[in-house]
Amino acid sequence: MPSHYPKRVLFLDLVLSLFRLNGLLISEGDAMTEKLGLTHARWKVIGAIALSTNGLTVPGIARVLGQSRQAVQRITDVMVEDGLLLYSPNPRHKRSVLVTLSDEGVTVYATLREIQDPWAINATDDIPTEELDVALRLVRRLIQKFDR
Amino acid sequence: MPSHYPKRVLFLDLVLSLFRLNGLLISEGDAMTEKLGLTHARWKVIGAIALSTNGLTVPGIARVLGQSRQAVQRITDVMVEDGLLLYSPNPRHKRSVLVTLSDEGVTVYATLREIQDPWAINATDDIPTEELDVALRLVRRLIQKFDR
DNA sequence: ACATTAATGACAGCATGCTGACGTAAATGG
DNA sequence: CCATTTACGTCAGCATGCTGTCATTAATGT
Repeated sequence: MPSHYPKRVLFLDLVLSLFRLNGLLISEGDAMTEKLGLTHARWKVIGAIALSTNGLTVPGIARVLGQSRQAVQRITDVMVEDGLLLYSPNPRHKRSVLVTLSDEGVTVYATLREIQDPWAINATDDIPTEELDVALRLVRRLIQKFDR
Repeated sequence: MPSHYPKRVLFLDLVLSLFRLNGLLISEGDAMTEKLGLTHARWKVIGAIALSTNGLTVPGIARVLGQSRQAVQRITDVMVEDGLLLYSPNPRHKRSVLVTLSDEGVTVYATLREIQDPWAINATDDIPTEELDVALRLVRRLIQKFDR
């Protein structure tokens, strides 16, 4: 029946559902990383760094995650204290250091992957690849539209 | 190229994109409601109440929004003080009152709709209804999977 | 090279969210 | 009908996010 609605209503319905799903995904992630002592703020940062190729600065992480650099700075400061991250010199910028995973951070990320991968496989059990593909492309289009 | 990835990677990519989109949608909503003096915590509550048919209690709003009842209680308390909401007796529960829109709340919601509807139409300009439909059904399936 | 603009780090203040705990009212099961 | 369990309001403490501000460094344009 959703397809009988006007597109506008369909979209607003989608937006509300996305809010709900966002919260549930964060809960899922928190549950997965509970034993690792991570919170969603932290595994998002670790994930962003792990996926980067040339290293990331604090403002760089903020841009990837769509958050303020201040919020990220606070998290990374604590994570460095906790031994998950390291600040290392940035050859391309004197003041803005690169944030990298410490040995412990690498270990934690590896453990996270061991939990996350089966979770992802299980979650998409009964969902065709084509649907995921359509959804991802749609989401990316919306991101592009709303990002500045 | 996303379709060449394994489903698992496709899904994780989708999840990360959803986090990003979630933040952007909240920014969009905040920008739309800025003149109305609303924040995302507030327009979510107003939207939930406006969409309900039989009235909602504080824990009821929390369940709809997927948040803790304490967080919702704090917001509704302030919104009642600010004249946006009213607490009215609940015929089905002596202690747990119903949260309703005040006259001002109704006006604010109407104004919000006047801004929101054109926004939704514009946002989906170049997106086929079928894709929205696929995405909505997918999101709902994921919600069902992760909710409890 | 210099002046201007942008980016960054640091700090403050505030809004929102969570969990935990407690007492009380409501719902449930025997 | 009573005992037990669940739901709710409330308060406290804490984590996370935002904006604003300011000084300093980096990047840019002329």
